[in-house]
Amino acid sequence: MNIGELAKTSGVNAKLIRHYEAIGLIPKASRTESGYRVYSEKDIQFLRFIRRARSLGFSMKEIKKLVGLWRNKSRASREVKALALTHVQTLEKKITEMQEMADNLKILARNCHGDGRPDCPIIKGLENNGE
Amino acid sequence: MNIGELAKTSGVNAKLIRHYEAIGLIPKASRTESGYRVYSEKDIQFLRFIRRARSLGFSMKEIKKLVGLWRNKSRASREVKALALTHVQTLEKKITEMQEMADNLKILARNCHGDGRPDCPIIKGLENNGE
DNA sequence: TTCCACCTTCCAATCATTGGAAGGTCAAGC
DNA sequence: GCTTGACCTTCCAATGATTGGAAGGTGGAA
Repeated sequence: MNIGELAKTSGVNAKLIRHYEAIGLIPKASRTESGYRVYSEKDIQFLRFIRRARSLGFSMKEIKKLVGLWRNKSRASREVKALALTHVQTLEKKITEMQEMADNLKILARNCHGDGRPDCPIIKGLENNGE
Repeated sequence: MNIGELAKTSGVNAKLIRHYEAIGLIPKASRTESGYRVYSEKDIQFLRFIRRARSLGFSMKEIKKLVGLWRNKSRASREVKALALTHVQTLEKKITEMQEMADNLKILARNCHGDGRPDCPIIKGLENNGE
């Protein structure tokens, strides 16, 4: 199978598959005589694994670890769980931060007339807020 | 005032102030004979405005618009509010996405023993999940 | 004059991806 | 056999916001 078909079946586009190869996340594909990359069913599985990890927000660095654990049949589930829960914490921290941003902004926006007048609590809020 | 003092008083580090100048977010500072950038009180205000906008999660592009509106004394508050509420939506969309990631991951993690055994629902969840 | 903290520019790295250019390959239709 | 078009290749660059470092000039105080 060529890279195009792998892209279609795995849901990871061809450009990105090449990139993953370049950064060493996936092994170098074997090639046809003319230089085309050749893939097998296993690669579909592999890229889907990566795609799903991405969709859970894991970084490439974390995904490399996950892939290592995935392939290591004698892994300790403890390690996987720790990685996952650390990531959950990271996510929740970001969520909290963004929620605070949204809340603060909504408070400012609520008091803004939102009409043709220049007077605007949002601008005022950005002008002076401590320090 | 030199860039270092501006950095301290505004809360935006010197490196970043130069960068903001380079991308045209702030005007080019005047210079001493020896080439040092010179700033005034107004610049403190300006950079604080930018810092606060950043802390609300606005992108540089949006901040450019906000700065334009800030300086335009005949702005319509409608425009500011629209910009703010669009940004709130962007934030809330991201929050929702990340919340889903965290929730999904927590579900997987909850069923994981997290001990020395290799068996792991998190890995399984990444292995097969539709498609 | 020496020392250190400060300033300057320029170039590169981060992170994960996407884009384009320039060119080679493959299979189908004529 | 030739052309067409879809596919493949590599390489380099941009995204967005910042941070890092190198290499060198400046300012003021001891």
